[in-house]
Amino acid sequence: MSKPTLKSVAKALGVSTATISNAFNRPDQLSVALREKILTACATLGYDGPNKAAQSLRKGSSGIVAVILSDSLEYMVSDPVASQFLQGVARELERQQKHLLLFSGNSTNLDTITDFVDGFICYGAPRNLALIEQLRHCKKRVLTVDFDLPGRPSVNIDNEQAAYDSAMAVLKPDDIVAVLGLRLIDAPDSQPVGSAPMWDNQSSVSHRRLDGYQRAMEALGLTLGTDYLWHTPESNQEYAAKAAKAVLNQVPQPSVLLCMSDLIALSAMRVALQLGIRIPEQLRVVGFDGIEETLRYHPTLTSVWQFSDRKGEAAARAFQSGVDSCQLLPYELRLGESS
Amino acid sequence: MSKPTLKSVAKALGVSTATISNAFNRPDQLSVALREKILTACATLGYDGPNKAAQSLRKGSSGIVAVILSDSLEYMVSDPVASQFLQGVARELERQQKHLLLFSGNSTNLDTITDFVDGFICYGAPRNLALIEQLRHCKKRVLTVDFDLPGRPSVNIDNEQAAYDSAMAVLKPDDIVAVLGLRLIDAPDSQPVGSAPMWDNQSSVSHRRLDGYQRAMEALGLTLGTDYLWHTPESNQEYAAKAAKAVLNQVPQPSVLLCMSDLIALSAMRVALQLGIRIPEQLRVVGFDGIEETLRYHPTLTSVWQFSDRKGEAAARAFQSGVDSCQLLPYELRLGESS
DNA sequence: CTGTTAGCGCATTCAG
DNA sequence: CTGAATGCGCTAACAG
Repeated sequence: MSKPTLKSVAKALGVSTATISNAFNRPDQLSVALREKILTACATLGYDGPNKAAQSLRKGSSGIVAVILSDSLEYMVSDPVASQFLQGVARELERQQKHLLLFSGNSTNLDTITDFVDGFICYGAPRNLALIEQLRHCKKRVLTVDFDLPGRPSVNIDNEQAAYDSAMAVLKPDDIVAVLGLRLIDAPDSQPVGSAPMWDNQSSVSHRRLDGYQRAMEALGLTLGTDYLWHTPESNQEYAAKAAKAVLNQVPQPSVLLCMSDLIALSAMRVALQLGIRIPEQLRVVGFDGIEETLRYHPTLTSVWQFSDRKGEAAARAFQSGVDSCQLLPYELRLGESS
Repeated sequence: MSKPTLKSVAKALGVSTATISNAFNRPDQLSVALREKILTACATLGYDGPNKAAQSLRKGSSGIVAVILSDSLEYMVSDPVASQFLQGVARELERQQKHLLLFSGNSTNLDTITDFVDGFICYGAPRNLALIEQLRHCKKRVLTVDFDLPGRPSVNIDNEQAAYDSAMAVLKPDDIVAVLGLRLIDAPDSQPVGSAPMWDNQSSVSHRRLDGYQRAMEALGLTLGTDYLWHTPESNQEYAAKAAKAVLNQVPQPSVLLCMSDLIALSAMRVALQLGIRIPEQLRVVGFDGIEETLRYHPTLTSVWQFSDRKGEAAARAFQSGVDSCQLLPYELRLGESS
């Protein structure tokens, strides 16, 4: 026998299809006794409720929320900040009894899934720019995180202000400052930004952070020398180490490293210590993000904590709420031994 | 205007709905010229193909594959082995143009999504046992990884043999052996297994590994003392360190540590070095899994490499292929400085 | 409280 | 190559 359908059980029980439907979806539409009878009968028949696919076609909503990652799943899953975000989203979605569909940011076609999902939570601007265009015109609900799309709700922190705060907390009047940036230009390896054209200046959190660093430096009369601003294509150990090595071997040697992620900062500290540079005496280091690992490492890192798990929860909640506002989440500057 | 449907564009173009459908799904059913004309017309109309939800209802398949994680998403994304597996699955699914729905292993109801997906790839026995029961009777395709379900295809490595091999590679006749196990009993903290009842003896990879260790020890005439077999609830630093500390402070002190994951082994090595125990002179350590981090750490770890990313790819391929066999993937014993 | 009806958007016959 | 018809499984009106 094949799987029972609403119609087949209705016939088997001698009632109308609407009654079965109501038994599952609108308990107030029939007597408790009848409902009870129907439900137990369904259980023995092996019918466990209306077909969700048909339900979705009919109602126009499925209870599935797609999370679009900026990069490949590959990268995202290995990045502690993204993982934390995903955890938050998953936790809140579970609370809402919704499901999570992971969608890679370098996919090409949104419409392979739009019809299945209730909407999109978009974590960081997708690497594939065509996706952004599609998200713009998408009929479904779209919420962005860590970037903005005109007319769409979003969840962010104030990256510029946070970066400014963190820089102000460590900078001194005579500092030689270097910045280890993340995805500032379109280059596949670590390298000084130099005069390369900046990348999607508008939406990137990195550029907002750079703005903040620079505002702080201006406030103190400091300038960022050419070759003291480095680009890193990804937030990982290798790229960061390469950039850190280069920057720390320059003359004059930097006295402060402003890093656009904690992973970069940790890697830079390792390099510095290997080079015999003492932290914080000879070099102060600041990170960004706030990840657990910095608490286990010594010296502990001064950093902006942005609580990505809560950001994930907030995003999922805002998505669900239907509110169309752009909210700014709080962050926290935490001073560590590195400054 | 609302979103165009197959019917509405058919009317607009003055052809039948079947023709539009064929233009998208069965190119051989109409002339190239007409198809071309229809496709471009659709593009300008803003119709980007048949509604996937309706298509799924009609055809009974959606192109979405659910991956059921054994634990919460929370735990899974932070575990390098699980992450690697997920990466492999994602990579292969992307190749197949399929989508990935993440499903937590402690959810209760499979049927909230069965109707949406083409089936399930189940990574490790779900923590919630009710899910297993549902998977058993599920009409859709189910493929298990790292455990088996009667009548279902699976992807595994030979854990028993791999554990045996790794133990044989390091054990010497007069060794004092300790085992740092993973999820051997149902306890929320690290503790000696003692006489606690073993947990789901059948399906767990941990028990297969323990079997392998024990076979190797028997072969060498060694026995595993009470209190030298420890349970860890999760593969993480804290639980592992606690177990390692306890075990290494016992008298006589173990000369070999057989660890059921690389994360546990790394943590144990850190503890040992802190205690002033030299590796491998005073203590040899063996891990299991094969993760990148062990290559950066010194001493490098002797371990069984099981290439979880390839396992993920293999799982996704086997799922797609429709073959119902249970395949055993190769593993590789790699000797490091820890033995 | 219950049954009837009309779609949700589509794919597949089948006759032309 | 085309068009009409049927139903995938369900829900929301509406009438009783």
